[in-house]
This record gives sequence, structure tokens and C-alpha cells, in this order.
Amino acid sequence: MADMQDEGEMTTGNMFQRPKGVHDILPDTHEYFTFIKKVVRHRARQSGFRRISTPIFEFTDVFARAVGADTDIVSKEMYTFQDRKGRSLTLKPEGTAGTVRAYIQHNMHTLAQPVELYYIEPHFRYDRPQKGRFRQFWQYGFEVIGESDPALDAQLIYLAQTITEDLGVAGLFKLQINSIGCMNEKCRPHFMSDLKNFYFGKERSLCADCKTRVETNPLRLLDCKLEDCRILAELAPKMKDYLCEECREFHKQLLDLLKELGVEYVENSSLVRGLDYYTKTVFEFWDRALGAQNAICGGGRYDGLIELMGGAPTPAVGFAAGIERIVDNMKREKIRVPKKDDLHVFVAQLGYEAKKKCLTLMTKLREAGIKTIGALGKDSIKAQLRHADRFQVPYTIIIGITEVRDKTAIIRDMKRGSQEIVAYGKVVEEMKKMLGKERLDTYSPGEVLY
RNA sequence: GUGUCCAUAGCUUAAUGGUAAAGCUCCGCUCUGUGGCAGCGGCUAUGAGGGUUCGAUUCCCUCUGGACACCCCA
Repeated sequence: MADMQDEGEMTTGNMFQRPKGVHDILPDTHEYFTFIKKVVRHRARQSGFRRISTPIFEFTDVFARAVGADTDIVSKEMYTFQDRKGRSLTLKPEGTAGTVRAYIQHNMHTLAQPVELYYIEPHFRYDRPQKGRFRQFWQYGFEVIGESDPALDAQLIYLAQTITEDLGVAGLFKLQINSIGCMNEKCRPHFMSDLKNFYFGKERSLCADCKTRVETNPLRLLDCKLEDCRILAELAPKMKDYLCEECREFHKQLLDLLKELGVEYVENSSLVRGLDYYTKTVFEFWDRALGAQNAICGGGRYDGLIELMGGAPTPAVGFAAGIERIVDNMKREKIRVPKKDDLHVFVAQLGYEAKKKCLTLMTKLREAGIKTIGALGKDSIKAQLRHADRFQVPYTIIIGITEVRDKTAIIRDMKRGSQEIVAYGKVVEEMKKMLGKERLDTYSPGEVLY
């Protein structure tokens, strides 16, 4: 497990740096995050998924048990620390373990099955950062717990596909799919023992990592990228030939249903995924350009996990997608997202009496759904108008001592450079009229996003 | 965890073993009640620590951070 202190203390001096691999999401990028969350929520609701948030940290065992002690995630990528009573806690590296823990703990098996949940949460992995990979990153994910049927897998994959389409990046990715069988004696265990036998005596030809994998995690031998290991992997027994009757039929149906749904896929027998809990279906959406960090989305079926975590035997399937990677792709493709932050009106004031009037006027404008900003800290009209220009507002309202005295206000059309004088009491009404079909930002609790 | 490259102002870049330069931005003024343009002025920097040296921003070491790849994954 990663020791959180092995990188020393933060920099001294008059400037703070960020810890390695974390980043600030600035307003321009948040436009993308907001949009993605909106799409996810929309598609989730359409299919009856309901949102869940599990804690940022859990007892370390939750992940060690669910993800698998010998996986890379658990053995070297977790943010693990002790609390004041010496209990080992870990920042969540993925979303399924916590969700399953919650399913069991809250007796969700008493709800109508399958239980369909989704999440949009930050996750943490202690890993060397690079393109599309950070130590804190956001994922949205979907889990369908409580029933087993290829149609559920198909529907879930279709949902994953639909969301990437909505986000405009579907064309960049292609679905890779495989079945890694189940724990039935005749299925994966049989395959594993034959796989071990195949590698028996061939250890010399393997890389250091793979030498240990033979014992700890033989499945991963199949997707080692090193040349020599790959040659052996080609010759090794194929899971496809070992699937039990049930798994074989399950997978066949799934592929058939995907065709029915019009989802393109590539069968990839070396796709095994780095988490131990998967059974039967595994899939990832890969960058067609075949770069590094090419998966934006991955998941699969995990029929054994709920039982492994202490619940009743319960089948389930799920996936998660990396939001930063999607944003990267959207930016690269120059995909624009709807901007909801554009301002409608700038309020400029001249003199203390006018400033007082402006304070209340701004409040009224905002209550009416007109997105309003001012520069109450600036005194010169020049500086204020320059500000108005910077914010690209269509209109500026100007109130000075003359206007206070006459109970009026000036409304300036910033594009045309023309302006007119209106009665102070009618400003809000007048502004609404001028903004016309602009979407006003009225408050409705159901629409609050965060 | 491994490898390669990198770190000068808010941003982009320049220069030097001997007082660090510019463009853009920001703020102000010209213009004391009207933005975009122009002119002028101002603020702000050698990531941190140590070493070599008369002197280090420059050379060396360590740390921290950044970029990319490997491993692995979202």
C-alpha cells in the first residue's frame, strides 16, 4: 500500500504548490463538468437509475476485499492512512466496492430488484500522473444489482454508449468486449488451472511482473504488453474455449442483443480488466487512435461480489467512466457546451447615493432571473464600462446623481452603443422586455446542480 | 514504482558566473458622467533547500511540482 508520506512536506516559501497529480477545476472547465453531469443525470432518470453517494473513504478492507488484494489498484495505488484510533482507511479508488457495501448495509435486497444506482464522484489513486490520469479524478458510474440477464448487460452498455454519444465523443471510441467466465468449477477455475499448467516451466521467458502473476493473478498474463509475454499469451489457452455452457450462452445472447441495439463492438479475448470481481461480461470503450490511457469507460458483470462482501448471493453489472478524459476529448474535438454563465446586465454607478440605489436594483434584477453583475468597488465610470465590456454583457444600466434625482436610469445597449432613459421603477420590467427570449435564470429548486 | 524532458512576472518568452529583458494581461492616467482603439505610467519573477565560487538565476546535488511514456487504469 502506498505510504502517503513518502513525498515529503509541501514546499516552504511564499508560494504553495499543489500536491502531485491533483488539479483545480477552473470555471471554463466546469462548464464541461456541469454539462456532463447534466447528461448523465438525464439519461439515468430516463432509465430509472437513482443517485447514490458513498463516502470518500472506507475501511481499507472494503476495497482490498472487493477489488482484490493482488490487483495493482490495491497493492500499489491506494491512498491509505490510519485514523486516530489506528484504523486503516482508504480514499476510494473506484465506485463499485462502496456501492455494494451500501447495498448490503441498507438491505437494498428488500427493494424491487434489480436496484439501479448511479454516482458522480471523485476518486483517488496514488499513481504517477500523465495524460488523462490524475490522483484525484471524477467518474460517473452505473450499477444494476440483483438480477442476471444478458439483456441487462446489453442495456447498460447501450446506456454507456448513449451518454458518450450525447457528449459528442462516441465516434472516437470503440467498444471492446469479452467474457471471462464464472467461478463454476468447469468454467474459469478450469481455465485458470490449464493456464497455469501452460505457463509451468515457461517462467524464464516471462517479464518480472508476469513471473509473479503466474501465482497471484494468472488472468493478467494475457494482457501483458511486452513482446515476449505476448507471444506466449497468443499460444496460451483461450478463455473462450473454456466458458461453461451457461456463460457461453450468456455471452452469445449479449452479443446478439448488442447487434439488436445497433451497438458496434470488437470481441477482444485479451480484455480481462484489473479488478478481481468481474465475472462473465467485461468491456471497455477504447480510443480508436490507440494511444495511452485509451479507456474512457469500463465495466462488467460481478455476480460474485455481493456475496464476497458478506451479502446474499446477488448478481450485478456496472460500469464507470472517467470525466476528465471525456472533457479532454471534448476539448480536443472543439465540442462546445451550452454556456449558462453568460451575464445579461452590468450595473454602473456614479456617486454614493447612486451606489445605494444600485445595490437594491441589482437584487431586484437578480430576483427576476436577470443575471446581473456590477463593479461596486470601482468609482470611475470609465473603468466600470470597461468591465462591462470585458463581461460581454448586452446591456449596461447606468445610474448617477442626476438619475437618482430624476428617479430614472440609463439603459445602454452595448452592441449598438445607443442608450435610453427609463423611469427607475420600470427598469426591471424594461430589461425583461429587452432581453426578450433570453433564457432568464429563475430559481427552481429542482434544477439546482452541483 | 521506472524512464525521458522541464521549472524566470498572472500568461508567453528572452538573457547572463557580476544590479534579470520584453510582449500580452492587470491597475492607473491622458479622458474629473460613458467601453472596445491609441499614447503614457505603474505593480509583479529566477519553485524550495544545500554545495562549488570573491560572487550562482546560470554549474552540481537533493526535494517539490509540471509534461510525456512504461506499468496499470477512468
